[in-house]
Amino acid sequence: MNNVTLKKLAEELKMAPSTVSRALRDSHEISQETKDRVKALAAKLDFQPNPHASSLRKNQSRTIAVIIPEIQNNFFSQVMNGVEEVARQKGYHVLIYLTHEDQKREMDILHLLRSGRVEGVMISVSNTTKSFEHLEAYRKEEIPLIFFDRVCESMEVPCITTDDTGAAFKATEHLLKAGCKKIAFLSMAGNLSISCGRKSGYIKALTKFGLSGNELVIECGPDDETNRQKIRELLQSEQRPDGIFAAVEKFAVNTYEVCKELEIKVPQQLKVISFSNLSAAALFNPPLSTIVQPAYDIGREAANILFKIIDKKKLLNTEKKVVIPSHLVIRESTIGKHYPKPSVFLKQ
Amino acid sequence: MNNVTLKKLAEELKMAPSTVSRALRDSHEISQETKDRVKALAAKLDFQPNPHASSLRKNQSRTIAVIIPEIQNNFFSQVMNGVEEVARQKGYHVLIYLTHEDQKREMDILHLLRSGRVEGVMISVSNTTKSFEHLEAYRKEEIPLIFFDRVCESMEVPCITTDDTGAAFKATEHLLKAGCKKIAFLSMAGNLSISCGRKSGYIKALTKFGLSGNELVIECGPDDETNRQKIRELLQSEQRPDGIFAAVEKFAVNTYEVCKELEIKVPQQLKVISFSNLSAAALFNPPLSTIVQPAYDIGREAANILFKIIDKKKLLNTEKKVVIPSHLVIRESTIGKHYPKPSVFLKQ
DNA sequence: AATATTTATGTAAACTGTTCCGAAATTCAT
DNA sequence: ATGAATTTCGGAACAGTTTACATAAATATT
Repeated sequence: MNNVTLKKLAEELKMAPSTVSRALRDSHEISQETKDRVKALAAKLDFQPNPHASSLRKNQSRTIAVIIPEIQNNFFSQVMNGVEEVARQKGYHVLIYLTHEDQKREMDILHLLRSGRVEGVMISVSNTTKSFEHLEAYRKEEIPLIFFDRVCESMEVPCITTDDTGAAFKATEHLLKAGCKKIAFLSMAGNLSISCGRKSGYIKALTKFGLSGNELVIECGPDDETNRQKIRELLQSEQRPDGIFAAVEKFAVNTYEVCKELEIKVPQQLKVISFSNLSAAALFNPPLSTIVQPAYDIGREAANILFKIIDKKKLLNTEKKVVIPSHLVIRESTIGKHYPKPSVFLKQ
Repeated sequence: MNNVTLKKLAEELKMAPSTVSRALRDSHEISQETKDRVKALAAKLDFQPNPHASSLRKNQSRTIAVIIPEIQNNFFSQVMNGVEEVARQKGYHVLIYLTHEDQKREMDILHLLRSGRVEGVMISVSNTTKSFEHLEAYRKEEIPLIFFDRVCESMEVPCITTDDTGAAFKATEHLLKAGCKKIAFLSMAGNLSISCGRKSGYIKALTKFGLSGNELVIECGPDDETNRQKIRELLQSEQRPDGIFAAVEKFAVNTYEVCKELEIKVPQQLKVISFSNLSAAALFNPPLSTIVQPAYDIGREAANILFKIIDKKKLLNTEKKVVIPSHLVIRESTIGKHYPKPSVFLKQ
């Protein structure tokens, strides 16, 4: 630990600590000569102000927290990338916390953060989160809070999301136009807005194509084998679908695994599309059509808005609920009669 | 911000702050009755001790930092997962910093951390890092430091790695046994131990099979298009290889992209193997043979050792240089005459 | 020249929890 | 009962930085 403190600097320079403090921060009320002397010695001794003392005094930690369900997920790691970038430019530090989709952990983490350790929190709530008291309680602490992707709409808190409903609608519509008659939706458990949004986009599209009542929703979860079992049953049942729309990447992977196992041909016998930020989706067999979320931008935008709140700037109305569009990347897994073969090399 | 402080508690209870402090930490020199009264009120008012005051006085922040080149990478995100898990159990917080493979950023970050903000640092050094003065300087601060995966061997610092040389040897040997005569190695730039280790494993295997002098090393980097261009040239050249060994996942993806573009058949015309922690590698076309690194375990182990140092426990000699083996997962991308067809469903 | 203003620096308090030292109060041993 | 030891708690210093206020000197104003 660097143990040269401001006081020692002051002693060495025969000045008051306040003078040193001000000189280092280029206060106008310090003469250039003094500033130069102070800075020279500070540089020489590699003085680093103690962040805890500073945080205590100023009541600001220059730190934010990001709470996400998991990090082994391209979406969330891209978000982290965006957040870190913005925070770094701002001179802020980023604490990372993982809930592993567990409400209890989420509550514990939020509780930990109710003490001035961070100046703001960005959270994508766990899908097992049923009640929002812990979030409400946190908001009452008046520490800036932002939701991204997995939001809690009932709360008066800025949200950065993508257009889940619209994107799901487009994905389903795409499957229908490709010739699917019976589409299963692999849904994420929980009652999050994101789950509901995607499901409702799916249902809307079915309705538009006169297939209302034909919904086929399978709830999948964190365990791969359980998911595979459910998908296996689905694909071996009487009501075997000819299209699958996976709400998250993981379920599409499970679907591919089962298809391989059961030797079901994609897209001939089954078309598959999924929300996914996996860049390698283009290399799958067959290349997987995806709805790509603007994860990096969501991270950046969320961080920018969080810092605006931290800096007590007034938010524009458009910044309270930000929706950044996702886009469809069509690849072979959904190629059908109405679509031509895509060019051989489709980026992303 | 929760503004109930220890002093206010003390005032309310008509006690001295010191008594309250001790009662909350279950000091033996406080009567049970007093402890109960203090804790009851603390719970009622949801008192959270100010972490900065505590850190300042005790000179410990209960925070560690993880510095990695990037987070959009399965290896590093799995490492983070392991680290977070251990830290959480220890009651520590985790700061994350990304260098984006840039030595300057790495230096800046390390400089930031020379001030007691964290109690320890775990780093996987950037591949553009040529000099290690910033790391040496940091070590001199006597803040616990740990290297993982991308280490700097010349320094007297604990390292947690995988057996890069051995794993690369096995991968190359596997290609050779599968019938490859000319194997190209897509190397990561820089002079890191990890690059050298993998390259030397590759060369060792060639030598063992009487192919010394036939090395074909292509340096790849962060830019996809540049990499594809290099691979394209390689695969269209006179000395076109029949096997490619990618030092990192990204380069294997680039290779697949070029193969698709040039309509080169894997594994018939070209066998491909890569270091990779991508679980979806099994779904590639064709399924990609990989060397899977024990990323989660590396993260856990590195964190455990870091905490041992923080707690000033003596390290065993075996804990100073920990090597956790990687394992080969053979899939269709390297199937050749000496290998049978793998079972249809290979996990991972 | 006398007062007002500006400039440059020092003094001391504040931020909040921890801890050293000492003082009652209680218990124990003799 | 007396002294010693133990238990329980308070007082005050302390960690390092920032800042409101004060002070002194220098400059400006009338």
